[in-house]
Amino acid sequence: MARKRFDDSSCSVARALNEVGDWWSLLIVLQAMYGTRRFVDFQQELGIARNILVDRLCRLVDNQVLRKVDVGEHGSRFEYRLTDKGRDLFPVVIALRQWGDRYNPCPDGPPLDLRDRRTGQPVRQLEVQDADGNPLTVRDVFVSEESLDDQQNPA
Amino acid sequence: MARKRFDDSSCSVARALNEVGDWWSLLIVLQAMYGTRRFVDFQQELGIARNILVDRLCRLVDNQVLRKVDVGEHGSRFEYRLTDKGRDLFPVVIALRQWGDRYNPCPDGPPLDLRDRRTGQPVRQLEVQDADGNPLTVRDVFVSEESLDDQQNPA
DNA sequence: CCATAAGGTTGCGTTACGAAACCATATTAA
DNA sequence: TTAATATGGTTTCGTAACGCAACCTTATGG
Repeated sequence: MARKRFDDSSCSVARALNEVGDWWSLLIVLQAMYGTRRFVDFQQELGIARNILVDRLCRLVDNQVLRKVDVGEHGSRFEYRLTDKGRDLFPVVIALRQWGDRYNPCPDGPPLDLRDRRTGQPVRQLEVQDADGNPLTVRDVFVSEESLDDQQNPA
Repeated sequence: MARKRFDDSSCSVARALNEVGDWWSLLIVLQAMYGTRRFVDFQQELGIARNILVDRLCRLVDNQVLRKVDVGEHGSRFEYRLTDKGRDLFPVVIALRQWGDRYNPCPDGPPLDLRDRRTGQPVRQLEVQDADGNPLTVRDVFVSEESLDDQQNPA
């Protein structure tokens, strides 16, 4: 009856989804990338229930996506900051954003555009590339046979 | 009381997660990328409950990530195939896979390695790049102020 | 000494998920 | 012609997760 989990799945996508594959975790990470650090700010900016937020923050801390820092200043006591592991979700978030912008454009107003702080230029469209930098589609890739065997039963 | 949904959120990440942000959808898309097309095959390869699979396949079809094709051949009657929209989740899946491989390496055996069908070379590590192809981190980007305003309340 | 804020915890009702059983249609096998 | 089997579901039911609101505890501020 327990919700299926994939901790020990041989599929790295399944293992990744096990950590950030629920409704809220990636949005929390996204907010953290925007600079949000405090409990109340996550709660208000995301509109998430407090008990769920507690649960998600703990899990993200357990999984070392965030770390909880004790800052003993005026009422505000803790901050949740991205770790390197959390920051490395950047491509995942960007890939989702670009896909969302392309296929579910915002009904009102233009899509949020990310720009390079240094040059002011927009961020390039993410693409899967071969060793020489040429774009690859799903059909252009294959999986080496021996690793594919392990892959057939993620659950 | 209803699970929160983000259909009309101004955040494209939230809208994307609304379509593929649950435990199963991305894994179904991944299986489809491996070539799986039939109901029973999804069911057996993923180990997903049948009623949940029905629900997810319908939602993915509704969202035009998959399309349901009637192939009237021996018992097997329908196929679920990726649309262009579905195939364009490739970077998302690859980003998740690379993140999973990096931070949660498979306990037994090497990570599944994807290779370019043409050259046999491994797929390059995904990265967010500026207009000139230089890598960008979270700290290197900013959001134009006007679009950021809409972004603050995804829920 | 009271108000306010941060960061939770608890209780409760609703919804989603998972497992197994059941079902309808179509093909094959005897 | 009947039985077995496969596909693609639907139904039932128990458990787990979610959402909301109320409450609690430990600061700080006035």
